[in-house]
Parts: sequence; C-alpha cells; structure tokens
Amino acid sequence: MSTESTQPEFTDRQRAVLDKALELLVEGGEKALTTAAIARAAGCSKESLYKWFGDRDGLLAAIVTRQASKVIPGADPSANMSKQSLRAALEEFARNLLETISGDVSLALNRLAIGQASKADTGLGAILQKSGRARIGAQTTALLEAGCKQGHLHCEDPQDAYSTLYGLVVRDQHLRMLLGSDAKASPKDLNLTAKTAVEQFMKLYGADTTR
Amino acid sequence: MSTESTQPEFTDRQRAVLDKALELLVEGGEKALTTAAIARAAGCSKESLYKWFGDRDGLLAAIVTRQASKVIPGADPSANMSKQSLRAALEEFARNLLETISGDVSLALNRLAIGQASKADTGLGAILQKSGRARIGAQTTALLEAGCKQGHLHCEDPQDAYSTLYGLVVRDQHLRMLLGSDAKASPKDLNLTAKTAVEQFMKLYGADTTR
DNA sequence: GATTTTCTGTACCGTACGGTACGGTTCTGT
DNA sequence: ACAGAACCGTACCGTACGGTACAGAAAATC
Repeated sequence: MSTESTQPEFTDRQRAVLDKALELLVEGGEKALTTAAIARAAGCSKESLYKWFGDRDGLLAAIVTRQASKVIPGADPSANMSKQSLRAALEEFARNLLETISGDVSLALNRLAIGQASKADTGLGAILQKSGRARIGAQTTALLEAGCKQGHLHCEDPQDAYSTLYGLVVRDQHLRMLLGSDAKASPKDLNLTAKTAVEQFMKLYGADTTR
Repeated sequence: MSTESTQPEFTDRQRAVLDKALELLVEGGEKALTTAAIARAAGCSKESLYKWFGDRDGLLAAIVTRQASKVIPGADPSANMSKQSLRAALEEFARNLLETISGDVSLALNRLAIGQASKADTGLGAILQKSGRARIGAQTTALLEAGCKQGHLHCEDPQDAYSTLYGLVVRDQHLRMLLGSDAKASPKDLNLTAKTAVEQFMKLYGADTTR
C-alpha cells in the first residue's frame, strides 16, 4: 500500500532463482523444470525452494507472475496526433506484438500455462492473460480510443477494434508457433506482416478523412 | 498396399480404445492419460496397448491421428455462385471454425500437442496442424479462390486471404480458451462474431460489384 | 566471539508412472 | 475337439519426481 513495491514481491536472490528456473523452462519445457534441476541450476537447496514458494505450483506461479511484472511501457498514450503518427504507432504495436509472442520466453510461458490449464486451477492462464493485456493490450486500446476521439478512426467499441487488430496481426501464427512448427519468421516478414495488418485495419476502421 | 485401406489404420477394437483414451484426455488432461487408466477405462490390458501402439508416445500420436482422420466434408467446392451464397458459405465456415476450436476435444488435443511441443518431436503439432488445415482450411481456401475467379473477391493470394479471414474470425479467442479462461461463448455470440468477421473480410477482399 | 537464523548439499521416503512378464481365459481356425 | 493365437488382469520392476529431514556451512544479529 506504500508508494512503491506494494506487493511483497521477492528477494533479489529469489528473483535470481526464478530467472534461472525460467531459463530451464525455456530450453527444456515443463518436464525439465523439476525441483531438483532448479535447485542445481540456481545453486540453492530444494528446501529453500519449498520454504520460499510453498510447493511446485507456487513456484510455477511465481515464475509466471515475475515475468508478468516486467511490463514494457510501450507507446505514449495520447497527444493530439496525426493520422500518420497513429498509423505508425499501430505498426509499432504490431511489430512488438509479433516479436513478443514469437519470443522463446513467451512461447515457453504460454505452453506452461496451457499445460496447467486442465489441472486444478492454479490460475496461470489468468495471470498470463492479464499480464498480456496489461503489457500491450490496454495501452493500445487507449490509443485506439484516442484515435477515435480525434476522428481518425470510426470506432464503435475500442475493445472490439483492438480485438480485430489483434486478429489481423497475429492470425494463426501464435498457435502455429505454440505447436512448434515454424522457425521464427525473419524480421523482414515480421515488418511486412505488421504493415499489411495495419493497412487492413485502417481500411476497416479508418475514417475517410482523406476523401 | 492393396486396393483399399491404403493406410494401415487400426482395428475397430483399437479405434474404440483410442476413443476411450480421448475421452479420458478430454476430461482430465494429459496427466490423466496414464497407460493404466486407459487400459482400465477401455477394458483392455496394458500389454495390448504396448503391442498395438508401441509406447505411450505412439499411443498419443494414434489418438491425434485418429481424430485428424475424422474430416468433415464441409461446403461444396465450387459451382458458379452468387456473391450472396459465397458470403453465406464463408459465414458457415466461420461458425464451423469457431464451434470446432471451442469444442472440448479440439481444446484437449491442442493442449496435448502444445504440451509435447517442447520435448522430442513426436510431431503431434504437425499432425494437428495438417489435419486442421485439411479439415477446413484447404477447402475454404479453394472456396476463396473460386470466389476470386468469379470476380466476387479481389484477391492476390488465396492463402493470404484465408489467413486474414482466420484472424478476423478467431482473433485471440483460441488462445484464451486454451489458457482455460472463458466459458464457452453462447451460440448467439458465436453467430454474431461469424457475421461481423465475414462482413469485415468482405470489406477487405470483396470486389465492389455492387457499385 | 558467541548465538541464532538462514542457507546448502545430500540423503531419504512414498508414490506414481512407463514398461514388461506371466498365468489364465476367450476366441479362432481346422 | 483341439491347438494356437490374441487378449485380459494382475503383479512386478526400475526409475523419476515431489516433498521432507538432517547435518553442517554461512551469514547475520547482538
């Protein structure tokens, strides 16, 4: 409740352990994420792990939560902007989104959360989703709303518009990568995808200020 | 190699076992899918399981492959059709797609494949993806191509168009459901989503024959 | 410097699972 | 009727993992 670090968070040491654990997760999947392996990799004892995080599920939750807390500010919310700069911001968002979801960490965390989705609700999915939204969604939605109020966009519901933009950008790429099929798309393709997605989005939601 | 049943497929009995196994998977996730549990549920012995499917991974692959083989014909490829009927076909596709990916079996299989994605490539992801495409993607792409050749659509690359349509329809719903967040959307919403998605798609790719 | 707390390293326990072995039973073909 | 195969049920083995216990080192507190 104080000015900063309102949540009890974790010790530096503990955060380091979580990072090591994440590293393991990224390169070996969940099956590689045994308590023994974590302890060995992080140079701590299993007993400490249990003392700090309760049990394995708590540890997983801690890993996810920690990553979720690393939020990148992203684009500035709103000045009055030109249609051009709005478009640029959206393209930036698209690039960021594509880059993020194709990152090793993102893929590993999503795989983890999806794997836990069936068993007793540890809420990993919820955490990931909230953080995902917080990471980029909310700000971009705000951006869309701003663009709408300034007449660049014709939007009924910013949430819907954001959702559409998301679909146009990501398509089925995320699932494909989660399934492990594709090598990472080159940044060239990534840029192109972002551009065309925004192009299409503007065609759908852009107010015809030019005409 | 003979006239029929070109793929070795499986015995009726074995298929029944696979179905039971799938049932277990759907209601309990992968952790519930132990060889003992399958044997018990299907009323067969573990030894038979190993005789028929090799090992656990082979069994998982068999489960996925079996479901993949259940392809629904879907819409007829092409007569000459009106723009109206094309639109209707696309909406039908959208509804089917949404219904499919929000189905319990689809979710369970995708979770399974994603879970296996990190470990040694058993290729579940590839199978699922190919079957997914085969199930609806290819036909719809053909439909789009037909619509394009008949001048209802302005398309550069049918593959791209399909991809866009997919994105507009699914947005981030699939991932959200895989993460286990949402209750199933009502068929009302589903229908609406399909309609607006196709609406948007036509706005992007529809040739302005009306004008 | 002594005492107390926290930590590491290792050993240990119980359990669960993948995979195999085997005796008994049902089915099949002749 | 009989032989052989396929199969069921169960028991079994080895291993791996989650979680705990414990002894000694390190750090911290006084």
